Amino acid sequence: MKVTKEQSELNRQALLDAAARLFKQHGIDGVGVADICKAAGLTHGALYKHFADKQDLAAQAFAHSFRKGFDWTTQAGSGKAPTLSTYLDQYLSRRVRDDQAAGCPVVTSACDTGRQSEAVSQSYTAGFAELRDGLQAVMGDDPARATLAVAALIGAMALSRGIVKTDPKLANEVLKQVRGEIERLADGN
Amino acid sequence: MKVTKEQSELNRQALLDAAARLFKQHGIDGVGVADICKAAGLTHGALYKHFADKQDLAAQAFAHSFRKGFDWTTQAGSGKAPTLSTYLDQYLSRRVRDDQAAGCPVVTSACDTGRQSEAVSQSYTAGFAELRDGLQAVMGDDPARATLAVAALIGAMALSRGIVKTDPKLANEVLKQVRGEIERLADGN
DNA sequence: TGTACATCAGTGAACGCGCGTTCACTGATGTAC
DNA sequence: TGTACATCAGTGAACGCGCGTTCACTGATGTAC
Repeated sequence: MKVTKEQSELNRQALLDAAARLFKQHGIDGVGVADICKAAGLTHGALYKHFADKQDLAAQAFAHSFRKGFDWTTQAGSGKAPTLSTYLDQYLSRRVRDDQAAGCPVVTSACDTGRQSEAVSQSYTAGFAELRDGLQAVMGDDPARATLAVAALIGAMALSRGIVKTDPKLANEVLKQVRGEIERLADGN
Repeated sequence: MKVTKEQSELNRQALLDAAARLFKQHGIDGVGVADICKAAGLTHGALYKHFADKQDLAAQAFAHSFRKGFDWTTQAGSGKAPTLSTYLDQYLSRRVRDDQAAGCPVVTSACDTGRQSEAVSQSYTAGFAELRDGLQAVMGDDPARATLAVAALIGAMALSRGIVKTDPKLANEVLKQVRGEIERLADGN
């Protein structure tokens, strides 16, 4: 049956949210369109009224995700201007490590992006620039240092996730060590 | 037809090599068993004489890959003791960025590992420790700094790969900036 | 405002395709005598 | 060393399953009069 324009738009957003979350968690090839539609409270056929195909959904979901990435960053600071600690608390937390769906897409989907289309790459590039600028503002206005920090956040999270099943202590240690080193870098200025 | 034990073992190694390469390039879900067997010069049925199933192949291919990871690192130094430059030349090169199959698995498969089995995680953890120890030896014997360096290498490569389709200049800049920062860190000691 | 009708978001059965996996078979290898 | 036979790595047709996608249909919505 037909639904109102408003409801249709809500459904579209629900599809994007569900897709973004599930793609972050399992990768694009790791999740089926039926799962995404189910998570959005629809049946699989409905997807094709909003998106051309799965690849189109993926591109738009990533864009949607990256667009909200920076919001995600600052929202924990609850309105106040973020500090370096705001970032580190979020980006190097065990909670985010243990729940991939919760993380910032610039970090969680970093590795997946290289295998995706140019549309995804464009959204990712914008997301990266925003995160780097945010970090640059709270750690001494040095572009190269901010880039290093973003890279370290991405790498630390990937490392910790890869290690945690085998050696949870070492996985926590990695997060702590990288946090300490980034703080030292920012202070050193 | 039956083949000699030696040939059978060569075929097994060929399967592991092909799987490691293709999994790094496209992810586990992104490549079929038929492709892997074809790349190894066999038909798909042969795979099941060596491995229980695709998951088993993946676990052993990752282990195989990580085991060879450190060799890969030092081999460019052609026998000599590696320096920091040896590492940076390899790990932050455009060549490796543009050919995922060429890279060190500790970097290239960092993000994939979190989604894999415990067996894969174990191999990965060993690979990480080896790389971290290698870097620690050439940058002032500071464990936390070496961990930061590994994280930065992983993140820089993921970033650069994600960005390169959209903004090749920025992608190169990321590699250069991270290289510069790691060198500054090592000198600063 | 009320009525008649076109629209179209959503449904769910159905389709085809490619995947991982199985299995009867092959024939060279390796072994027992 | 020669012979007869069991072994088993590799082949390739076949299978079933799940996936992405299509499509005839539904019925509430939105619109024209």
